[in-house]
Amino acid sequence: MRDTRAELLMQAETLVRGRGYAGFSYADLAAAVGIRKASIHHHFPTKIDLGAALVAAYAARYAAALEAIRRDVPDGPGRVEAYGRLYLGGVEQGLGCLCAALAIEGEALPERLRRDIAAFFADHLAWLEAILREGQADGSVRGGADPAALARYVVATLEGALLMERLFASPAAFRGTLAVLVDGLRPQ
Amino acid sequence: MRDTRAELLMQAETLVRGRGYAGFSYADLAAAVGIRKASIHHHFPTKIDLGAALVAAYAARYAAALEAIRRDVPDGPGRVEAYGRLYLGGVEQGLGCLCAALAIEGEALPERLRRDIAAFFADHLAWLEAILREGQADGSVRGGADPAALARYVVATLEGALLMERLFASPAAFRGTLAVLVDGLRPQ
DNA sequence: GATTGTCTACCATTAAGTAGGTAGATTGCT
DNA sequence: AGCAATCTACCTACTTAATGGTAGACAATC
Repeated sequence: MRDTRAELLMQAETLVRGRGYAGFSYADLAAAVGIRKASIHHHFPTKIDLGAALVAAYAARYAAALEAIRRDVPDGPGRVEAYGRLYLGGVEQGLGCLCAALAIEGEALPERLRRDIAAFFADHLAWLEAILREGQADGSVRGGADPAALARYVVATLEGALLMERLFASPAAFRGTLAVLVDGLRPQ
Repeated sequence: MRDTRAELLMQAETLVRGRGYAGFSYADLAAAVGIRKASIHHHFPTKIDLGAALVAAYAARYAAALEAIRRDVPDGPGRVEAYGRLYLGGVEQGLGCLCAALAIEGEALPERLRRDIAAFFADHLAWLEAILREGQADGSVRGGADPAALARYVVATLEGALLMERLFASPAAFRGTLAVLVDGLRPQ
């Protein structure tokens, strides 16, 4: 027995991250999974339901990764670097961030999805703020700067680097930007 | 006589930056301009033609702004800050970057548009690299770092900040990220 | 008189979503 | 254990609306 729902989520994520939310259709997804278009509606009645499930699964994966980083990496810069490497996979596979793909649609995006991706970013910001605050406390991160502002700056840099370096298909350049970012966080 | 072509470009830019390239249609544009759908095809035979014209106009506006900044602002950090303020308008108006909106579509984007937006980013990177190199030479920018890598990092940070802070409708947060970015470029 | 800009009216294709049905597994009841 | 009811997951066939794009007519203008 193959888990069709999981397969749908996986292929849909690849499609959205590769071409945007408005840029893929149930027909595309049906072809990718090898199922009929109508059968998708059995699992995800509307495209909005599918989008929301996509964001939920994506956010859950990230949440687990963030927890693992906090557990396994001791210092602030090391944690931010590990966080940045989560984005690197996207550059290597030619896939953007799911939530960036949705965020681009802006006003056209169903309210529910807009809320969900805002929560996604808010979660990352809260995690980073805590990480940076801890780093400042233990001296691994340069003091003086507001951790909340620093967190926004970190997410922005990585989201932007993923967006641009995917276009240029340049993981090396992404690594370079990550290095500049992390170096700037260390105490001088 | 109203310049319909210019009006089409203006409204189309707002639509693409607000909802993405796949997220707007000729019907939307026709309604926005107050013209019939078929008339748009007279000015821009295909959607790709329109997209290319959009990128060309957008790139030309940026090119003029970059030249003005180089002329009017003397030091490296000041120039980068002025560059960053070009993005701020987008956050304030709730509009993303045109080229980011196109870049998200990735593999689904017509090859021609992909080339055009790659050139857009390459132009900015070259300008910034020169600006940063000059800044290092005159001592206004911290030395040691590779200007090309630094340029990629600057564009990434601003593109990412525009993407995220538009979602949060927070020009203040964008300003905060810009401040962190520019401060990090100054010599310690 | 040719070109420019707009129109109405259309086309083929694709979009998301629905209706209704079928085969097979699971469940509850006697 | 036997059996009917239900549920799950899929199907074909369809609807309605929207998509990008075309054909050809009509005025105004150069």
